[in-house]
Amino acid sequence: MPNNNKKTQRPIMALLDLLGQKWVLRIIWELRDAPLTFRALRERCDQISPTVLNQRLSLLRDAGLVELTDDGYQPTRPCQELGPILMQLSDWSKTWQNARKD
Amino acid sequence: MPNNNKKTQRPIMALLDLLGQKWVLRIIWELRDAPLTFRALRERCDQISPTVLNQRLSLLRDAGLVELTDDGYQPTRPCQELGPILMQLSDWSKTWQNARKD
DNA sequence: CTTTCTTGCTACATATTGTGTAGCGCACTT
DNA sequence: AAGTGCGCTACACAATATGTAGCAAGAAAG
Repeated sequence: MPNNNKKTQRPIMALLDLLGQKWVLRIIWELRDAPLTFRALRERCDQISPTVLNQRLSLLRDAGLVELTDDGYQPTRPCQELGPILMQLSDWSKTWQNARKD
Repeated sequence: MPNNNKKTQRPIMALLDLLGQKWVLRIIWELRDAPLTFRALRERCDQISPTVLNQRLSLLRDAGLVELTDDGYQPTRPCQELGPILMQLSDWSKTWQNARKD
């Protein structure tokens, strides 16, 4: 799903490529609070197929955003810094949805 | 590509669904500075196929995030508020990529 | 009026990606 | 030895994206 463009070299492009893949944002979001096992994570993500879940987790691990510990999958330190940004997205989404209703 | 879950009702889920689709984040990103015509936008997005581009633009228009004006496609007011958040993402991505090199 | 641009966008065959179900191999517990 | 939960794989099927060609409409120029 990622495109293999020259621009992908640029950090923001690499990030947009990564986050733009189906389920990636959702997975990061679901891991925001507590570590989750593979199976628990599946349930949180509407029973996403294990094939894709594993594919995405591999990507995220390679990207250094997620790691598998004894407690389950959890975001790494850098990924946790992404948290506040996602919360802003969440806040923004609320006003966006309200505006939509008009 | 969006999942049709009950949770999708929640604003953040709707947003993650939307942004998690291929090209959506990229399109918003490319429109951040100036309006772009359909064709110009295509070029910026690595010659994305017009089929998908149109599909995504329709989604974004329905979502009230993008509109087509005489100057081309451009983000709506609410979408512009998304800009700063994306810039934070961009900043974060730089330190992330630096950390990755170790 | 007609030719020539450029616009947004569609058609469609092909390739890529995701889905859903079943189940394997491993480490524990009982 | 039998059961449980784990991460994860296999694979047939369905959904989605790609890439190329080109249409219809509008503006500009001859």
